Amino acid sequence: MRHSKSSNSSSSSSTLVCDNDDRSSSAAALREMAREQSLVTQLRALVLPSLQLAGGERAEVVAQMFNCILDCSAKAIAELKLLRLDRSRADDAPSLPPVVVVDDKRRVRKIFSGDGDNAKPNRQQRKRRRLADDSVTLETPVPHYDGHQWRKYGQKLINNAAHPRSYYKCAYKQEQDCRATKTVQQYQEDGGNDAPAMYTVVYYGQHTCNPAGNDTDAAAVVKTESTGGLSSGGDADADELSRSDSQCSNISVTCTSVVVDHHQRTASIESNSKLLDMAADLTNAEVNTYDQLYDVAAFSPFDLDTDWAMDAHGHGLPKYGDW
DNA sequence: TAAATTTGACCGTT
DNA sequence: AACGGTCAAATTTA
Repeated sequence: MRHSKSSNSSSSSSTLVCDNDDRSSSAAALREMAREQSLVTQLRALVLPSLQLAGGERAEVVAQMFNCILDCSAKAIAELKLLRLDRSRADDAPSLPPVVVVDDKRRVRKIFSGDGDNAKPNRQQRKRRRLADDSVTLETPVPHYDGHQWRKYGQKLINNAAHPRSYYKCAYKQEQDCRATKTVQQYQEDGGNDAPAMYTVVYYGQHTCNPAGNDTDAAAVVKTESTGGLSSGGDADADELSRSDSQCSNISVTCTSVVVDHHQRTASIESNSKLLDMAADLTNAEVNTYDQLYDVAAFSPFDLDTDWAMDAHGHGLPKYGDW
């Protein structure tokens, strides 16, 4: 705890109060931003399938905007976390547990050097763990609609949890050594329309995959990565947007790191300005169309006739290779 | 039949 | 020893 050097005890006391206020404020900010992420993710799941049905480039523009919104808030969360961490260190006190985005400290493991581990059997090398800070937690009723392709590789029953935790890795892990992973765990029962089943999704690592570089199905993969699973008009502008925005979409909610580097920031800014330009081209008629589509989506969010599969627990899962 | 998922075993950390 | 993350063989699915 940081104390004022003042000899006045009341002054010192007020400094302490001020620090606590700062902490509670940042904690409240983190909570609100996490809530914002959850709401935007839900909104995306509502809107995008309808826009996909309408077809065309607009769906892609909207998808990119959703990605950038989520990207912005995820980065803000990361900055707040760093700020809180810095304060904790400056206070020379044990780190406070994160208020909203909670990293599982069990995940803190050594980083294998590679050569040094050759002496060990392969079986032991597999236990590479992610850095605790390199994660983003999201609470959402739509844990699988995040714009990336994942492959389930495990499921575990977790102590004191009513539902198992599922483990997913990036579908491009083998092809491109993308090490992004995520876990999905239901924490709230489905209570009907007012209280849908809620899931905690924890994303680890950043997507290093470049789907455009995949020889087998490059075009389809570009759509998936850049639109969150939507089909696209496929014209030149959209493709260019996908490429220029690859950084932005790749570091969207699905893979935002606590460490926000300048390169990613710059890429997001550039893609954002381009998106704004494209959005500005929309006519009023098109905007009205959006309103109608949104109205439809708002009343039938999960009955949309899209290519969704259900996993063992009834979660909506995009069919692999089909979006 | 290829690809995706499931599931039990293994293994590192606490 | 318990726990949880990952692997990989077995099974299921399209």
